[in-house]
Amino acid sequence: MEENKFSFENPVYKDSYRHTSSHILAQAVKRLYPETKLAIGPAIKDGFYYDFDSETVFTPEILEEIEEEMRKIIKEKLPLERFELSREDAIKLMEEQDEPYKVELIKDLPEDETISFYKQGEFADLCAGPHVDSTGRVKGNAIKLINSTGAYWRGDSNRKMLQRIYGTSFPKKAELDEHLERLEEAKKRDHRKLGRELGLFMMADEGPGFPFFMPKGMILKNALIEYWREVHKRYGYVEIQTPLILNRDLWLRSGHWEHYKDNMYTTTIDEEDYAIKPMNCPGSMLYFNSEPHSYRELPMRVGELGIVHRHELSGALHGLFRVRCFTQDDAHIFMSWEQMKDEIKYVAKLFDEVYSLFGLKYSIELSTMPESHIGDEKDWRFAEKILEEAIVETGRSFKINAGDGAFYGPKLDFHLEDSLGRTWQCGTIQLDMQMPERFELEYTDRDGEKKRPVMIHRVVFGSIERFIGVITEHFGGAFPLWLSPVQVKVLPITDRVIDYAESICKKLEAAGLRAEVDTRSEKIGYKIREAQQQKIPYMLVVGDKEAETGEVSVRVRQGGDIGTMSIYAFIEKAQEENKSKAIDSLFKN
RNA sequence: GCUAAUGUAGCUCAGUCGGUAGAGCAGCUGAUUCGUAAUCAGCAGGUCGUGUGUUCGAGUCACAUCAUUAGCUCCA
Repeated sequence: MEENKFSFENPVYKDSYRHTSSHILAQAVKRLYPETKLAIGPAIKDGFYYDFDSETVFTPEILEEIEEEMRKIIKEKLPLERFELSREDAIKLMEEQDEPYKVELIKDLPEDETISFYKQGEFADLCAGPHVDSTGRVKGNAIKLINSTGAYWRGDSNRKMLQRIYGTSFPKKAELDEHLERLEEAKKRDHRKLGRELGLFMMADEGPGFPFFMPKGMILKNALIEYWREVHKRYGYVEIQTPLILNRDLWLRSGHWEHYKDNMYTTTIDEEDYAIKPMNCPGSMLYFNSEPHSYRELPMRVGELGIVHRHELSGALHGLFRVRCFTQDDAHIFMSWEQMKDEIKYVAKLFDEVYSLFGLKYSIELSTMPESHIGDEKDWRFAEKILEEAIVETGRSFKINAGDGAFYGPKLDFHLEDSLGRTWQCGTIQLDMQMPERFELEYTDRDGEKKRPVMIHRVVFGSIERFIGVITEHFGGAFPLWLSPVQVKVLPITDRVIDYAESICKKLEAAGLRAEVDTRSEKIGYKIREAQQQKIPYMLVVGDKEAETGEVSVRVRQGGDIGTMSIYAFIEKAQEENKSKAIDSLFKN
């Protein structure tokens, strides 16, 4: 236990260490640029940051200077001393030091809060702590400033934009190096880079935020859709398609016009206002309302791969993760009040099956009523309770994300964790009692009474585009066989065996595998290199020997040459792997 | 949208003090017919994101604009 005290395995120590690092950063900035005003500087997941208000733009060169000054402060081994002040004295001290942001922070603290400061040398900062006992505790060669960016004061886009310096620190240089290597690895897996290299998708200045899917990307997308249809059929869903453009009256009725208009693309046709759909729900409800329904049909699970357009802020766009046009693997479930909880659990079961297939771990957040919402608070709290109970009953844990629900209802958000430990929000289950009211949905119950159903809005992938981005990085572009755009590449060693290679390729295609032949007059090493770079799961090397015996020499992308086998044996194994949708695309014996 | 940075060939990048563009890879052509991650040679490829300005002269300087990147805000 004792030896753990000064280790990052102890979360309190890790936090203190990073927090002290951020104070050292602030002290260094104040020494070099005394006119700088301090905002806040906490420890975060992978390091720390500090927000500053300064006329000087913190360029990479200046960051290096600051880093040098930080090392000096570390060498000075300044002890950190805690002291407490009364509210008045605290405000007075910060006013004397001309720190308006700190004054604001103190004024906003609750009346009875203890106001503490930490002092190291000439530098004192408002801080609840804890900290390590000396600046000398921090390892000088394991601290690094990463970058400097803008950040709003108190996260409020109406307030001043400050400069945020991000940094990280570790107890050992080796750990810092390891961390930086992980960042490099993430860069190599960036889906924007891989998307271009693997020919999956592209972006054009002519349509910022509107992705183009290229032939190989379409194969991947279609494979996902085919799988999606299979799962949803099995879980009792039907599929519909509703129009991309619908008139203003509909969006007024749904509340989108009032709550979501800034994000909507609108147009005028024959002097009538229309909007391109940002969500699929209103269309789905028009379908539900097109005929009377019986309680026997519920829960009615209506899926739609809906293409939606949302005018996201230009600065928010990011590869396939954040786009302005995307395909939601949507579904709306209409059900009775009694069916709610079981249906939520059933949806969660489907989610679990889908995410497990990709080897993606996930965590769940419950997002509750936002400020801008429709409907009674009573209904909201009830819906939140149902979601919570459902998730607890499935034996999963969750976190509350207060005030982050959709404007029409609370939701469970599923955050996927990829192979590098990063998380992405993809799936969501939203419980909605408002839209059925607005659209006057009804069904006839057992007793002959007309009743109002409730609905679930849910997406598993979230957006197929975002999901493709996530799995591209998760797999580093080396997709499992069933998702690989080219599954098998046949590589003839000499031009003499091109005919044989073509015949192999035809057999593969006839067996339902996606195969190509590299017919160029290049050396085998060159062809292999390219197929490897394209992350093609299987390479079949064929030369005079194989042509004679009717075999293929099999190379797998992860493990290299695994020897020769008959083409039929290969096809059988590949088909099996394709069908099982295995993640590990190595032949197992 | 905000703060900062970036934008030169399909990709990755060089281009000094302002004197109208250069490499590697990819592509094409030819030669080579080769056994598990790059064969050799030649050719072709660019209104330097776009516009305006300063200047005898702009890839280089200024302003505007578009896009991208890092983050903030927002979100599937």
